[in-house]
Amino acid sequence: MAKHEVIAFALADFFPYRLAVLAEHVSQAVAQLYGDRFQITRAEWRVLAALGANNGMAAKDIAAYSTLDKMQVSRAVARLEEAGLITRATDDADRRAKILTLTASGRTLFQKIVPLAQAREDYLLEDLDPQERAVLESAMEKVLARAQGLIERG
Amino acid sequence: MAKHEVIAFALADFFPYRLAVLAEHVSQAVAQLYGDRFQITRAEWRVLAALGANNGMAAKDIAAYSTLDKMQVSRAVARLEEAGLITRATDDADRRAKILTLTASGRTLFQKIVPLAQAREDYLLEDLDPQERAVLESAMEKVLARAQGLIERG
DNA sequence: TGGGATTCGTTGCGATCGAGACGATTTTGC
DNA sequence: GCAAAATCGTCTCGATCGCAACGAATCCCA
Repeated sequence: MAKHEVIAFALADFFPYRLAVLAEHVSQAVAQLYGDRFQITRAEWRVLAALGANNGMAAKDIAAYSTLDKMQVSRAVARLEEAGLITRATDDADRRAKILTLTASGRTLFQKIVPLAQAREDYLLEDLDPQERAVLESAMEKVLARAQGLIERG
Repeated sequence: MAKHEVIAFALADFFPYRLAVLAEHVSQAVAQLYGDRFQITRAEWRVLAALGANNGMAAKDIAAYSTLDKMQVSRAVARLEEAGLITRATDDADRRAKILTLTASGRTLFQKIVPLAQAREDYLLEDLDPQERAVLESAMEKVLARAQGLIERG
């Protein structure tokens, strides 16, 4: 029986939807820091973070480090250079590549943002005890691995 | 001492970054279903899901239900109507509003997508045991509440 | 009841974005 | 060595997006 079951589907209970909404809100909450106060975009923030951790990377390494594609990196880099926060120099070892380096003011900006970002991260996670954080972290890794598998296999 | 501490900041350990990457990949994995096979965007899928759960909603209620803003709904609705999947009718009780209804083929499409989406959701979560799922769910709610608070308060 | 404020949904415009083509360079394979 | 293929980063072009303004309808309240 029940040949024509009513399909029950609640968007509010659908994990991918909930995850997208959560990520969007968290992203917006963090973007207030660097967006409202320093007029930089999310991609630019990621490039700053990449160079802050490892100054002198090539654009393609920044893309890998930051999960941005080469186009996003290229455009973010153009804006950051325009703003005087980074400099671009041709790599002598591979003259297709451009080595990117934080300027003094780029480094200063990065060092201003980092503690704010970390404070916001701490605040967001404040309701979770260590065990919950550990489960959340491992769950995110597991789901990510599955999602990547799906994307690769089509 | 340590007046000039070296700032250590790893993007890969930054929760908002990891969440954004995860959500992006999960979203892409699910969008393969309705995107590649039925040429539907994420906003359009959400509108379908809203009407699938509650046919005959006004556009503004769809926005609330689906966490889309009115413009995204308006544009998604225009495309879905163009594709013959929904119809638009002025609400007699409030002639500013438009009542949106799935057509037969809209409902058919929705009923085709739902099991595929649920299967993909199940697959994504397959590595998590019930306890992990419960912690993940509650953690997502707690973090979302904090993020919304930050956004409201600026 | 009437006039200003608000809400609903759409649209115009400028900014932004992604896919693909491109020049320049390097790597690969024979 | 050298031609073909691959890689790096940029650019172009059409599509998409968000902001703000808008017309129409309704609500508010004096």
